[in-house]
Amino acid sequence: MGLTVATWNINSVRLRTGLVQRFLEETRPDVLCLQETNCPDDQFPSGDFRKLGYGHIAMNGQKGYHGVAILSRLPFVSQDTRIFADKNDCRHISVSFGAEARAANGVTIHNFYVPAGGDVPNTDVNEKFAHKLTFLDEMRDWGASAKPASGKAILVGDLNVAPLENDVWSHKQMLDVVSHTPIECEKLTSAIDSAEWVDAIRTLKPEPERVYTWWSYRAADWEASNRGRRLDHIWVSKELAPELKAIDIHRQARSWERPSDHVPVTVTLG
DNA sequence: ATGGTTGTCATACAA
Repeated sequence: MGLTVATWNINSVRLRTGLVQRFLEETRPDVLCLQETNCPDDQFPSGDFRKLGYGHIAMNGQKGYHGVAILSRLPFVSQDTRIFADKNDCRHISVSFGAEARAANGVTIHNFYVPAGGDVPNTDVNEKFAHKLTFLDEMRDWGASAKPASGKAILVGDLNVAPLENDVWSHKQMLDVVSHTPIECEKLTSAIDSAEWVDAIRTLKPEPERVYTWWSYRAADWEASNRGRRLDHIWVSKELAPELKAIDIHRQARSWERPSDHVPVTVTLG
């Protein structure tokens, strides 16, 4: 079938338009899903991506923060956005492909940006953590309806949870840190299981291999300390799981000039 | 135990 889909939290698409262009030119994925575009739709730098062959663009952005977008070389026949946890802060967009998209025919791609959840993992004192947990519960309840008639669905994005022990640099030291608390890990796992998603990254890079997609800006030397987390995910429906061929974590992008704190991840199907 | 960085927007808030 031959389909490549990438996901990348870009942390401002306007500030890092050049980095997105570099990634598109070097990797040429069929589809790139962006999160944290931090950009209203009418200011999205569409032209810079169109001229590289990504002429099909769906976006759901807002002023200042959050926001998601999908850049595609293949035409899609429909697009949609959905509100989770009663807050319309631009955290989801999806596109569906038809016969004209050939390899992607019948595929629906969902692009998510799950709330980070604030600093304190306690719903009594931190409304953002409560919001994150509600968001994850709603993802779980919605998941079964995410697939088109073909059964071919892909869910990607910055899910802001590193659910497995080897998704973080120190499981023990991270148990009380938002993104790796037991309740978040359970809720993410439950969202996977309830809709029978397949965790594509861990299918091809099983534990105990350590896999990270994010490194904090706060480290003096992110590469030397290597205190990363696997916050970005690619899930595929069980109908697509037999097509899984490769996962690429584009770790080198963390060393590019003025980088995002997340790196792109690409899945190859077919 | 603490503070460490970045982006947006306007000097605080989200990550």
